[in-house]
Amino acid sequence: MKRPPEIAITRLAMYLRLLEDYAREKDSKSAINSTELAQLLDINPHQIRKDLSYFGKFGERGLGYRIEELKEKIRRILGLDKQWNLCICGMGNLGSALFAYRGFKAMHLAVVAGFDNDPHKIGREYNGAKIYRTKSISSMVKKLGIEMAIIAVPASTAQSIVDALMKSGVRAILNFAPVSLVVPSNVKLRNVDLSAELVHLTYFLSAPK
Amino acid sequence: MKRPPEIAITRLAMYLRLLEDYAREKDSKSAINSTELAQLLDINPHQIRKDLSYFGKFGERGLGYRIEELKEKIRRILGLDKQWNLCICGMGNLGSALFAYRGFKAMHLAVVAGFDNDPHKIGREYNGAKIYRTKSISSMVKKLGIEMAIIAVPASTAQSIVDALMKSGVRAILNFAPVSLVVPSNVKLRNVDLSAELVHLTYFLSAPK
DNA sequence: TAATGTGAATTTCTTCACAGCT
DNA sequence: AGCTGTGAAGAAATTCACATTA
Repeated sequence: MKRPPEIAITRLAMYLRLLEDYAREKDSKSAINSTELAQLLDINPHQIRKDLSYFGKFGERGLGYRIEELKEKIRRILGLDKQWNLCICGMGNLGSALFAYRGFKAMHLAVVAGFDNDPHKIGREYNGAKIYRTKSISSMVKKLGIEMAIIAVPASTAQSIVDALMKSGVRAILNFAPVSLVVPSNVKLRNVDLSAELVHLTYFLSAPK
Repeated sequence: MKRPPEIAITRLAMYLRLLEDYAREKDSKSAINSTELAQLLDINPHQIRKDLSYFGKFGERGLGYRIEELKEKIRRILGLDKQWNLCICGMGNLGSALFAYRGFKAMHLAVVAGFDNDPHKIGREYNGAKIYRTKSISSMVKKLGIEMAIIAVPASTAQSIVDALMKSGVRAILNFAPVSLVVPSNVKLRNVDLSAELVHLTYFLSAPK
């Protein structure tokens, strides 16, 4: 039972989502085995068992995994058994779209603030979350208990926003800005790089043959 | 000179972006070596050289890489030396944000159509690209020469949209819907999974110590 | 001299095979 | 009998070390 590879976390999130969909729609059997699960996800059953084994024993030999129990356990592993407060920095097209995104609640994430410098946007409210001026990041992070942030500002200002968040104690960042950000080693940074994803497609399409 | 790992393509996209930024802002030296480049990206210089070596020899010993030349060569490797036509399926918050995103042009990607079923949205136009009804995917893909598609519809309808795109000859898909899609093996599918990314953060934050 | 390009070593991740439970 | 959990094998990716070339 060694340290899980980072990518196993991504797969656990996939397993959880599948189990939730599966439990919702089926004339639900209450258990599922790794082979079935693997077929639904188009991966290898050994991968699933190995991924789970990093965190303990969740199945029953001869039967498989009890769905409700497995969901619960994966949620706990992933830290989805409590609510997290989130802010979105940058209220451009993407930031605004995320601000209005209804899918956070299902993950127990609460968007509690947005930040921007545009006076037309400041003060606007959505679902109980307000947009504040960028200067107030530090005070609002503390006041609202913000633990995670999404960066949706232009590349040129992203690092300064991140620095402000770090100073305020935020330790987890999801970055959409097309730039390599620097964070201390005790902070988790994940990048979503739209242009890199699209480049995979152009690379594939232009490959010989 | 073996087959490059998939993730090397992501890194090539990073190298290219950095070189573009670097060339733009600097009192530009005309060459850069792998050590400098690596420092700017916070990675290992061997990684850069290895990634490039999958595609040929681009540097000069004793000097490093000529920036303009390297940019040009990476662009060609990645298929960014021609224009690609792109459509966006689903004009919700995210799809609309992408539809209005100005960053595509820098990558030689042209958003030439959007698709949605909402009568209020159909016919709207942005930067020369119109929104069409979902039913017309097949005809518009052919008419406009669409080669790549972004999926920004709800999970429940994503597969049927993908099926329509496949029938129309689209062979590259970037999927934002939180669902595992099935495509033929000659089609490239990349997934951007917002919830999986956020889960990495909650996992990290809730990890003991 | 300086920095690339690349086999080899190392590390990480995936897949396998089967012992061990239920 | 059936399926998990896991050590071991295998594959893949990263890092190293150095011969090589300008």
